[in-house]
Amino acid sequence: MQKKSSKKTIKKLATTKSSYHHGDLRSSLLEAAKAMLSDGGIEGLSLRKLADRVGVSRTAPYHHFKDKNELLCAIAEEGFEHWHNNAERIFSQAGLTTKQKYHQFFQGYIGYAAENPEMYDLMFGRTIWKQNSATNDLRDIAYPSFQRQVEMTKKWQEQGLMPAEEDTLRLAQVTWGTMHGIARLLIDGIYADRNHIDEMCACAVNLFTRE
Amino acid sequence: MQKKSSKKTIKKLATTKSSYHHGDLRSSLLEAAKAMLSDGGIEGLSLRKLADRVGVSRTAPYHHFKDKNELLCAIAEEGFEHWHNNAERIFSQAGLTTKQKYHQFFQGYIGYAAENPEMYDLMFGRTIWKQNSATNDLRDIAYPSFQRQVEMTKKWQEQGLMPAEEDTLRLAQVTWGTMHGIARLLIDGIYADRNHIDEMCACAVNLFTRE
DNA sequence: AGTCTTATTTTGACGCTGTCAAGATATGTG
DNA sequence: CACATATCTTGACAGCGTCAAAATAAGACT
Repeated sequence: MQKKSSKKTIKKLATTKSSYHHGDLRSSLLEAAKAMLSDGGIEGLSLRKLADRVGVSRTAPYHHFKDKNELLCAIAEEGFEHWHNNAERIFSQAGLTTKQKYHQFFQGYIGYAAENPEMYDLMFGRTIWKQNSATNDLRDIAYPSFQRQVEMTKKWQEQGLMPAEEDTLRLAQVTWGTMHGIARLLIDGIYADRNHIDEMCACAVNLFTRE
Repeated sequence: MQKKSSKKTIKKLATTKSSYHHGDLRSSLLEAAKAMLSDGGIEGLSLRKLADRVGVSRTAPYHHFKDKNELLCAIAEEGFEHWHNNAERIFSQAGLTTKQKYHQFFQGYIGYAAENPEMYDLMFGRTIWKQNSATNDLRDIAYPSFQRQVEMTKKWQEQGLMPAEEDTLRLAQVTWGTMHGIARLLIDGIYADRNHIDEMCACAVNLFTRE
C-alpha cells in the first residue's frame, strides 16, 4: 500500500493522466485537500468534493486514506513540518539577542496562524485532538513540537530571560497558552484584529520577559 | 384525525398542554439542546435528534428557530448569562485583595471552561464567530462581556496590579488571550490536564501582576 | 508468452444531516 | 361561529461519510 514504486513516479511524469489508474492519487489528494482547506476550512473540506476536484470517483480516496480523519491528520503533518521549518529559521538567525529571538518567535507563531488560519485550526484544534483521533504518524511530529516548547522555556529561564522561580512546565504552558489564545482569537474573529498583532506580541513579550 | 386524538391522552402531565401544540416547545428545545450539547458537543447536536428527543417532528423546531445557527446562538446566550453570574459572584466577594480577586477571576474563567467545555466552545469558538453568524441578541450579550474585560483591565492598571505603561486594550487582549488559550488547550485535550489548572493559573497571575 | 495476485478505481447503497414546501391542526380573535 | 394565525407534520431534496461488491489495471511468477 505504502510502497513507493519508482514506476509510479515515472508514469506520472511521463503521461499526464491515465484514464483508470491515476498513478499519483495520494499526493494529488493531499495537494487538492490543502487547497480546499485553505478556503472553506475543515467543514468545507468534503471527501466527495475533493474526489470530484481531483477527477476521481467518490470512494477512490478511501484506498489511500482510511477515513476523513486520516486525511486530515496527513494534512496536519505537512502543516507541522511547515511550521517547524519556520521556527528553525527564526532560531538560527544570527546577531540577535535572546529576547529579540523570543520576540520574533512569538510573532512568527502568531503570524503563521494568521496566514494559515485553517491549517492552524486543523493542527491545534479539537477536530483532531479532542477525541484522540490523531494518527501515530501525526503524533510523532506533533508531540516533539509540544516538547520543544518546554525545552526552549527551560533554556530561556536559564538565560535569565524568563523568571527562573516558576516551574518550567507551567511557564511553558502559560506562555504557549498565550500564543495559542491570541492566535485563536485572531483566526476565530473574536476581539482581535490583524493590525493588532505586532502590538499584542510586544505587550506579551514585555510581560513574560525580564530585561 | 383520530390518530391525533389517541395521542392526546398521552400528553404531558407537568405542562397542561395538548400533544399537538406542545405549548412550551421553545424552552423545551433549548433545555434538551443544552443537555445534548454537554455530551456530544456542537457536532453531536442535530436538530433531528433534538426534535426526536423532545417528542416532536423533525421540522417543528424551525418554527422557533430559523436555523441551527439561531438555536446555537440562543444556547450561547444562556451560557453568557451563566458565566456572567459566575463572574459577578467572584467580583462581589468581600475581604479579598485586588490580586486575590484577580486570581479567583482567572481561576473561575478556566474553571467555567473546564466544567462546561462544550458550552465554552460554543460561546468562544469559531462556529459562531468566524463567519459573523452571531444573532443580534447574542451580540448584545457577548460584546459587553468582551468590553468588560477591557474595563476591568483598566481598573487593575489604575490600582497598580497590572503595569500601567502598557496600552490597556493590548493588555486586555493578551491577558484574556492567555485565559482563552489555556482554556482551549484544556478543553481540546492538548498539552494540558485538569490537574494543572491551579498551578497554571498561579503562574499566569504571577506573570501578569505586580505585588 | 500467460496466469494469478494484488492494487486501484468505480458504481450502488445506507443512514445521517439541514432545510424547504405543502398540508394538517389547534389556538385566538373578530 | 368563522376566519386568521401560530404551530406542527409529512414528504422531499441535496449533501455528507462510508461500506460492499464489482470492474479494471498493473505487477509477479512460471
